[in-house]
Amino acid sequence: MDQSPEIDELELAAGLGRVVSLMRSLALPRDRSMTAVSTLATLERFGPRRVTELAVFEGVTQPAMTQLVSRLEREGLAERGPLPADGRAVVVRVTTAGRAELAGRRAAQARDLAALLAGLPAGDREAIAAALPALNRLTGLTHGPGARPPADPPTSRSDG
Amino acid sequence: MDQSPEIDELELAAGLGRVVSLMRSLALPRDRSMTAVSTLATLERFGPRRVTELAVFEGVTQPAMTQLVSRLEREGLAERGPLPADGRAVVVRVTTAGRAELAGRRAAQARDLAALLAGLPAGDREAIAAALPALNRLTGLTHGPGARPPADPPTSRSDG
DNA sequence: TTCCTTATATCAGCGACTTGTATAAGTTGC
DNA sequence: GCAACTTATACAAGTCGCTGATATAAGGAA
Repeated sequence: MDQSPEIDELELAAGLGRVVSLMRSLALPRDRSMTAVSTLATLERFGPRRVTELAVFEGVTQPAMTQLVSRLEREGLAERGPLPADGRAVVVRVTTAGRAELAGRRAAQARDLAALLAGLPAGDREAIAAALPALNRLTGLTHGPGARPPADPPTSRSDG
Repeated sequence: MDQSPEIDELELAAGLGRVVSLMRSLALPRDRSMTAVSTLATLERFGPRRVTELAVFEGVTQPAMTQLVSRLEREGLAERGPLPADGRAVVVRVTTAGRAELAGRRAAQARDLAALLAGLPAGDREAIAAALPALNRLTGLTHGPGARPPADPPTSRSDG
């Protein structure tokens, strides 16, 4: 059956907006800025990136990202490294501590989410679980056509 | 009874975290604070609320919410009104202009989302569409057990 | 080298949040 | 009906993270 005209983007935008509010209320990143958490997650997911790329992707200015990276570095959550191919640039990487921070944060959110999910009918949980891979692909798309890895320096990826 | 192995909350937390990043990058609310947008959406969805309730729900302090409501009121997006049942309290309502602001913001996000969704396989779009009602119920749960409407003043709800 | 572009860092300023406190209204006890 | 306490919102001072403008350093072209 050809159900709906596929999808109502307006409703999706509203729904995802509420998801944002929900995630904000869980594991409140009041101790750490939203952009900081998001940037760490981006680095974890997509690997080392340059400052400017991070700034564009996170929707902040380059000075803001420089400042943020300095903060993250000071706290040991990320680190700067040189980019052999370009002496002007630096690559930012998430550290082990940074990954641990992300993991801990997600664990806290997961606990709260589990409690909420328990209040949903099984069918809803299944629908959410079924949509998760699709959502991951959706969120991955923003990197696809507009940004490619900056020639990751530590990995021995002999690609050309 | 073992909980449902149905869903991996950790993975869900990570996935929803990426959704947050995505929505942040779309329709960047750089002109208006995240909390402002979220608060307007909350008012639109759940109706008039008191300042303190809004503060708790949005995860900010009460003074911050007072400040925010003043800002919203100054820009005509929300308005304060008295609460007949309690002279100390005020109820905050979203105005027509506030709803328009939300609608416009969602329309912009919807446009971007549509472009992204076009890059997904049809099955992914269907999965997301199918999960949307479940996500809406999930995000609605946070209001359920902890907060009830503060006796909405303008509506003629002959409550019982 | 000289000029231009690119990438990051620094500086000044502002906006949105925090804690602490003040004012006003409701509630209880006598 | 007044005193004391609680509750709800508003105000004040301070901090943090952002923006815009600008400086410094490195790569590329002539």
